[in-house]
Amino acid sequence: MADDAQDLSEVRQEKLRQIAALGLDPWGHRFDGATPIGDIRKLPAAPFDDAKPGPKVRAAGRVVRHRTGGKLQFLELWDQTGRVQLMVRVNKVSETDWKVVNLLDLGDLVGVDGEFGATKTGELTIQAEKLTFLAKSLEPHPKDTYGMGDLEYRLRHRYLDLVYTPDTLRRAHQRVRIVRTIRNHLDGLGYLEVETPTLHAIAGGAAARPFETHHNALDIPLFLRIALELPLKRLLVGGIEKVYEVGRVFRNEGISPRHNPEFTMLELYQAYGDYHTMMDLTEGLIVACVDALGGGRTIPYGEKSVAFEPPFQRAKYADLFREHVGCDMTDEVAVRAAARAEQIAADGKAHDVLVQELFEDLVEEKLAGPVFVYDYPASLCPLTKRKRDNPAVAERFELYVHGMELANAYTELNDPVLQEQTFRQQLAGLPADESMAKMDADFVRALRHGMPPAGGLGVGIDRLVMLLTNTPTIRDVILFPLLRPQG
RNA sequence: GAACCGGUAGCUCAGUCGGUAGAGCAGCGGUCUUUUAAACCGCUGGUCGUGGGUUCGAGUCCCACCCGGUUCACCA
Repeated sequence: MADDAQDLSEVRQEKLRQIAALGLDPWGHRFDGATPIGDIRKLPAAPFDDAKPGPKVRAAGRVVRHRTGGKLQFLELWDQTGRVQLMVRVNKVSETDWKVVNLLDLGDLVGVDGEFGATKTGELTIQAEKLTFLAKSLEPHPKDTYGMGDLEYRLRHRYLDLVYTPDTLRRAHQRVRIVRTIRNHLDGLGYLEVETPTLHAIAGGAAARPFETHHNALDIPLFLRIALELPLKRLLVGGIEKVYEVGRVFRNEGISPRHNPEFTMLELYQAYGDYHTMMDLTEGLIVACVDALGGGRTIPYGEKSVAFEPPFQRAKYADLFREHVGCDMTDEVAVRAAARAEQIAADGKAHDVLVQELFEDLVEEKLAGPVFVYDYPASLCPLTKRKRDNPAVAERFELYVHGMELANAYTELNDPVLQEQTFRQQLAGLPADESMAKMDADFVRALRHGMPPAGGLGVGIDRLVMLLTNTPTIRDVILFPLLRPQG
């Protein structure tokens, strides 16, 4: 296997030597003025006719097919905007260029100057007049249209995947379009984009285990952030009334089709708003993203589809619970019985934890959505303001689509005394590094200086992109998902 | 972290009951000036994930480990 790979790359190494022997640089140089292949293909293409030459074009890209043969050869040239056929005829190019054509391997990068037109069969084609060798590929590429079947192979060779799997490049573009739409939308609403630290002394704002590192000069442990929340709320205290960040967060947890250890979150905060403000904003934001992709508001997702047509459905957590679990979420005896029926271990668990587990097991999967689920059990939400008429309920919503949580928002807790208290309560039950509420005295101090009442929103960008681009695994909306390193 | 499924040529894959390791494409050598996954003739290419074990004989059976996938668990 290693021998064979060596054989194939040795053949390429030998061709490299032959290219060099022709006086050409196998690693190429600056090549200006190429037109994207996608643009070339839009030019009028008449059948080749020496009496009426077509437009002269220059293109650059990767050789992805090569139909060899006698004195006429066809190649296909790929760039990120498309593919075009090259036709090379022995009497239309220099002797050197003809030798080069016969040395080309799949994967080599070349520039071409020639005449654009159509062959007898109507295939859009550049008839080469001059070739410029730009770079050698020393490794064999997968045979175009065959290769790239194996997910691990695609992930470990993403640079090939981008070339040979059109969806991979398409999704990369769609992801950028979504993120750009989010920024434009929020900028248009007067939000200020900021960048806050990735290295935290206390990894707060979410329930997750952090990655740990160490700062040498200060000789202190530091954690990669697991959320953007706490620094952004400090900015609310500082008078930045509308603020957002799109940033990478890191959670030292398992990997799955929906989880990568580093992923991208949008968090935003708006002073003097609340969770209803956030609901309206979320709806507008997501519809803007859907519209930006230009595929209509009903989007396929696997076998299903989702209609992102506002207004989205809104449903109370307690009502959904009653509907799907069959009892009142405040009825401790009934909840315990329901948990037992679902084979959820109830021992030692707080009532609200059982409620949430039942909700996850029995309700979430039924939420085709998009649906805003609102008013959560308060003890699950240590950073959220309670309802003014019912302290057992927190002003929080999550947006669900096909059982997936797309967004999470709440009316921010700005009472420093209550905040300190909920931090301490959460700490009691869970290991410190897993608690949602790690005691962050500096954050409490910030609140003590007065944070305006506010609404806040978090959106998992990767999952949003998955849903909007019909991608079943997070690995394909992240260009380089984490894999165990391989020699 | 657990269970299950998978790993065979550069790529995609077959390999029956344990009996000489296969195909297509790629590659190499030919023929060919309008091909379209070009075609045709010939050839090369393998530590069957790794290491042990059983056996006269292991890609195939057993054990351990490595890598990936899926489902759990945790979460977004």
